[in-house]
Amino acid sequence: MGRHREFDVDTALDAAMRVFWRKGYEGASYADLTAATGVERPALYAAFGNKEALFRRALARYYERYLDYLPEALAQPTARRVAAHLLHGAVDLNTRYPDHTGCLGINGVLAGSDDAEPVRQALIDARAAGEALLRERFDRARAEGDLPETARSDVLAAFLTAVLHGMAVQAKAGFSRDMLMAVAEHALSTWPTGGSAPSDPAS
Amino acid sequence: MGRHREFDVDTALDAAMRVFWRKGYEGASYADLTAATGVERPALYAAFGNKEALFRRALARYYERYLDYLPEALAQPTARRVAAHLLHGAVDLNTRYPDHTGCLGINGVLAGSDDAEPVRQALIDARAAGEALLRERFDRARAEGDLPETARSDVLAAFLTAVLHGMAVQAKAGFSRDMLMAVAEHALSTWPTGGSAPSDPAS
DNA sequence: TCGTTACGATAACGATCGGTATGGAATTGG
DNA sequence: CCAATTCCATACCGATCGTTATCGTAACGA
Repeated sequence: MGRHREFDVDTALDAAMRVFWRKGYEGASYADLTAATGVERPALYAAFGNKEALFRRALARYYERYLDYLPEALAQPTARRVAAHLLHGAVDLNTRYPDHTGCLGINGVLAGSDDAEPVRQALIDARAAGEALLRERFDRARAEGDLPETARSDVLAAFLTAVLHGMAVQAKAGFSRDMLMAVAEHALSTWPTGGSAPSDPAS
Repeated sequence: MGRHREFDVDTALDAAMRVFWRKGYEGASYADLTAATGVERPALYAAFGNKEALFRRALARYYERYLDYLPEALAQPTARRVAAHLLHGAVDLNTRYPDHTGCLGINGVLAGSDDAEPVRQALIDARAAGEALLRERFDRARAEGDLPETARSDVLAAFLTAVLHGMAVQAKAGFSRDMLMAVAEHALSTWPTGGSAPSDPAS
């Protein structure tokens, strides 16, 4: 009894998910959502509840649809291959779609609405500037012999900032200082040695 | 001629910076800013311009005031000590103030307004759940001998997720796939070996 | 065919957003 | 002491936010 829904719920959810992926939670307005889904506002409310519920549904769908490499990775036979599968899967996902860079779970609150774009760009620029300083410093280090000739300073700088930003996210999630310090120590444990200067175990 | 300003601009800027640190750019409303600074809205506009200009000033102040370990690190004699100083400085900053966890530059757009808190918490929980899965997987790996007895599965899981999230941030900043892959490879280069199983160079 | 049901579309709700016009008070230079 | 100037405070601006009431109508079971 009663009329049936005209739009496909799954299709609409996919479209909504892509909006959240691109603009984040607060950055995605209902104007964006209705435009992307082709579904009017009250119909979205009827089908999904409020905005938060819609976002949670979209997040769940993201996990099962795009984070499928996570259970794949966990099924790998060795820990190293688990890590490798995870890292490569993340690289792939982060760069597969040119207009959905990064990961919904992070962009979800790292991205913002459209008119916050200049601010976001300023932050990105500041980041890039810091990373460039690091890269130049590592270039000098290689020239001075305390990095091996084969070391890639751009990779080292990118790796370091990746760990730094990952730690910042973790701190926001409530990680203890000890845990963060252990993460930092592990990151250091991979530091290349073998230049003309001896490896340096200090602090 | 004319009356002088009653409030101290630097003090107000510090207070505003702390608000942005906690709530992000869009999450910080003028209601928050006036409450924190004790300065009325028109006075903030007169002193700093609009919200974006105020944020940029706050960001600059954050760099010179709290990211002072960055030039310190760059002045270290070896690349490894540069990295160490940077990592430890970041750990310190991220955990020094209980109510300003993380880094302004990342929270700046990773945090949001107060009523987005449940969504943020859902994301944090999802992240923690994934990390717990990783930790359990590494526990099993140690039991099976493909991780050394001394390996700390919690640290490995935290390190991996830190790199993953750092890469996601970098992808949002426009990093190339090759660069991200190089970062991933470097992160893998530090993977502990020495369990009963041989090290596994695959994939 | 008829009554019921739930649809889709429009428009409006109160609240809050960033940003400003308006006065009255206060402090300055002359 | 006066006039000019700049302050602070209140109140309001239009726009947009998430959310919902209203309403005509299309699709169902009987």
